[in-house]
Amino acid sequence: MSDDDVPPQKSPGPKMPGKRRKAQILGAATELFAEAGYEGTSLRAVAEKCGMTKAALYYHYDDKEALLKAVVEYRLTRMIEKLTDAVEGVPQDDPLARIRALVGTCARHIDEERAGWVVSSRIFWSIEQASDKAAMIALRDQFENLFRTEIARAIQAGQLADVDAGMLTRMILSWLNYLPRWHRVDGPKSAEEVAMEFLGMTLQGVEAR
Amino acid sequence: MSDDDVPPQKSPGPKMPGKRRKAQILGAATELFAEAGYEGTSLRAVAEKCGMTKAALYYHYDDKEALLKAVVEYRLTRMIEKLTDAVEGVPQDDPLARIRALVGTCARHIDEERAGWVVSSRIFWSIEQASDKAAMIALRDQFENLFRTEIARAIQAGQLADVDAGMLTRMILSWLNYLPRWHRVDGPKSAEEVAMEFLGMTLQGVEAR
DNA sequence: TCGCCTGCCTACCGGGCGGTCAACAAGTGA
DNA sequence: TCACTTGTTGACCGCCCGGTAGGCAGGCGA
Repeated sequence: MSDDDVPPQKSPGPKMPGKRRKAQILGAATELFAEAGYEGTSLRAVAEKCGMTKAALYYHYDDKEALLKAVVEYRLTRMIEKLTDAVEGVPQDDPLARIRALVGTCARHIDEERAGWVVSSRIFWSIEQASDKAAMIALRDQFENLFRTEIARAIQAGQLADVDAGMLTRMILSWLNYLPRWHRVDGPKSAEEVAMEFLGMTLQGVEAR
Repeated sequence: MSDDDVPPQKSPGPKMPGKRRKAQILGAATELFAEAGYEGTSLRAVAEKCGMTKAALYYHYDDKEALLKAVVEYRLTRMIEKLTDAVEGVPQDDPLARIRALVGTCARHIDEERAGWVVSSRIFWSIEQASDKAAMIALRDQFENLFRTEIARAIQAGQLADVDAGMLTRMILSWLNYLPRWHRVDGPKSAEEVAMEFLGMTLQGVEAR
């Protein structure tokens, strides 16, 4: 019999600075949620992807739902930041150019953070009874309003026809949000190129004249 | 809606004709899958909604995945049937009218069988490793091709501008599939009205001229 | 040196999951 | 009457889930 006071672990835990750990967990959860869905992902799988134990997860996040909430809020916040930055560099008196900047930036961001965006955009209608839904809905509305205000401004300035701003916003956001469903990264066109092509068709119309 | 009658029988099962039972299970599963997702729905819940035991489910369907497959295939098949019927009544030399018929019918069907369509359209990218994916993909392609062929024909006939038929198809299907995410049944416009409005904007363009 | 906080581990819990099985009630046909 | 088919039940299985308890290693400040 071997001497054993306690099972002598070698050096199992890398012991990360904490902030990095939290970000690592967030990234792993994002990818797994995007692949298999929220219910289809186990916390054990998240932990394993991070090279740690499930119990350690609970040191950083309260529970599974808090993890989901963190994923969604992080991605939405980053998206809003990027869009705000993109639109700031374009003069206010050219709303059409601002819309182009929004659409292009949004498509690029969706493409770059595909997994995160897939999770975020799926959450709003799949988890109806989320406890802290209000915060997420507020972020989503903020995101949508970035588009809506520019579109409304373009209509008022006479650069767009007199259509329903809400309807046009929803149509544009529809094909933006739907992009990651069918667009392949190794395809002939980048997500941004596709989005700009869609925007061109939407602006000029496809009917022969 | 799905329950026909609850016979006042006591402990033993109602014992339905079989075909009806299968349809009842399909309906219950469709609604639950749409509400909570595939992984988030338990077979016990499906059984309870049908007023039977989980074990009895296995008499009608091999396993949970077979149930999901049945839901998707049933809804997709019905959609294809409806679209085929709708397009048959419109003369071939008016591809624009045929496109209008497709879009309107599709929107109406999505609205009427919202739960089923939500499940179906979510499946293609959430369940990557489905065993019998081929059959479902074939159905989806058949569905998409109904639109693509009419659009291509309209371009060839000179009724639509010389755009990429595949791109335009994807754009139209994007906002059609995205409809149930935000459209509310008690809203001011029906799903079909919204879709026709979107189609109008897409055809004529929204840019001021 | 001592005590404390951070970050992580092992071990465990109750419960719900998908799925199986033997049995049985009721209808049907010979 | 009896055998067979159809649809169903309750009891049960093993697994894995989200979540918890308690302890321990190491860095850090006093």
